[in-house]
Amino acid sequence: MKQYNDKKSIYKVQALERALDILDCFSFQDRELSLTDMVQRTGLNKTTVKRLISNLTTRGYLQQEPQSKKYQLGMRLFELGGIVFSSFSLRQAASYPMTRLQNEAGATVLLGVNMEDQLVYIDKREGQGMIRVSSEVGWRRPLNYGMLGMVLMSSLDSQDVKRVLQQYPLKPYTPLSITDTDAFSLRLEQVRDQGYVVEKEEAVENVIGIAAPIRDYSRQVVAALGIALPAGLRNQVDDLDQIIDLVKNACETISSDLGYLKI
Amino acid sequence: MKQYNDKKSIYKVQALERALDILDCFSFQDRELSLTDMVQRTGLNKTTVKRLISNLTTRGYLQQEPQSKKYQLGMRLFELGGIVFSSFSLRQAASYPMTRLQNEAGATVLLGVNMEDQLVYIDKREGQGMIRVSSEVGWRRPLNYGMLGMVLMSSLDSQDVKRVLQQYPLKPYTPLSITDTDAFSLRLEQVRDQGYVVEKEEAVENVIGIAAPIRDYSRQVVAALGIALPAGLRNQVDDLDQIIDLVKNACETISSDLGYLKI
DNA sequence: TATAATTGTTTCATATTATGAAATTATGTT
DNA sequence: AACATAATTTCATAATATGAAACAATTATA
Repeated sequence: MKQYNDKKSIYKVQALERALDILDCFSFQDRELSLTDMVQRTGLNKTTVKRLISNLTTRGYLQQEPQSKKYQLGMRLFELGGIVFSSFSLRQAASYPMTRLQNEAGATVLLGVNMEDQLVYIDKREGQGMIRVSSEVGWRRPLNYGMLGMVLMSSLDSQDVKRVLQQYPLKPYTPLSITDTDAFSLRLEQVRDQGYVVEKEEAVENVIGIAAPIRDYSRQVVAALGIALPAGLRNQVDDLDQIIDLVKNACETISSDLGYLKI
Repeated sequence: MKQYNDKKSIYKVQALERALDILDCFSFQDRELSLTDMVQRTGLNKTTVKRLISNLTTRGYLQQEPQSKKYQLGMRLFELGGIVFSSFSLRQAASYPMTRLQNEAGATVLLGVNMEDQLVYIDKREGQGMIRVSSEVGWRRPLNYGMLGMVLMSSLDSQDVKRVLQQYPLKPYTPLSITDTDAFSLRLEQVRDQGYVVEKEEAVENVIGIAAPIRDYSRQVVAALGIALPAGLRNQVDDLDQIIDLVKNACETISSDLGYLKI
């Protein structure tokens, strides 16, 4: 059993520490434990263990096999673990496909996620002669901003969309920006249906954006990846459809790396 | 935020409930939260939240971004989530390959895992005219028993092997059973090297067993899958090597379904 | 650069809350 | 049926979580 005494902070909450000690009893080898198993392993009082595991069970951190009365780790831990997994693997999974996309399309590549109803840039690739994005990695924007915003919002249900638009009203970033709520919602529907977005000078003048969603094993949209092209000329690739395919392919590669299954 | 009040048990540990309330603040959308974020969302006192998250952080359930001082869910949740994932996905992932293996080889198929140093049968496929396994799903055996036991033990390190053999000494189940500890350890090494085991009447007379390990994304051996053939005649397939390939393929299919990457 | 405002950290007296011994009930074994 | 083992519940007590307030650090604003 692991020792955490080295890193100890001055703050201790006995009850919590003990609950975590109980969770620590479980492992790949020990997937099922009875009450007395846990009493023996932790050295705690029977009643204490019973009280803590009852609590952990009602909260989904443990679950009980009704027949054997034994306990195993619960679905809530799977859910929380999934969140951790998706965040630390996303950037890694996206790294190479982003660089490749930058080279193939010869344009700036952006990766963003939805954090607390805001668009947050996670990573980017920009090169000489390419469009410079005003936002640095880590910066936040309204969730309705630009190509990444539209992709991320297209996965929300209508009440969430409504809430976001109330908190961050649509702004005319450029003359071509959509500012009407209904029109915007219609656009989101379109994006959801076709699986990508082509945004022409709606966020930044003279810039066209093409973006698509990235999903993980849970099939949820966890990020949006897009590229920013100069509105006038095209760089290496002339056909817009070809670039759309490049973006979609990159997103599919990353998604499948995150455990997303196409069928 | 979810409500757990419906399922409430008479047992409550305030400190633990509050700590779990804090973890509940995090989601796919909200991956990074500051102390005050959590104070606002939970409605708890600042000091209380601070104390609880310090505790959760030292135990790896949260981690802090040093620059922003914001918190995110920690690696321990990923580990625990992985355990849950592996247990509820194993049986599902194994289901079809087991049925297929039963048909192709025309023999009884067994799936087992290591639980608390014991071999536990998770699932099986047996048909008419096939060998009947005396053990039902859920039954336990010493970890050194038969083909599945050997595969599972071959992934343990030498001190774990020693401990298991001390607790469950080798028994002469048949005249051909290995009862010498050193000979057994040598056998395990062999199994580990070749990636499968062929066991001839060592557990049950007139039964040959062929088994191989199943691994998951963490590369750990999480289960063993094997088939039991009559020692005398062979059914549909005559060549032993051919059956070995069938077993190995089934294990590889399941492993890759669990996220195991060959390279 | 000074000042205000926000956010994070620490202290400590107090009462709330977790605690565990023991009794009770349930379940499994001989 | 009698025994043994495991799970659940009760309750008086003391140990422990608590939160107000003071302090420190960081960030925003003038």
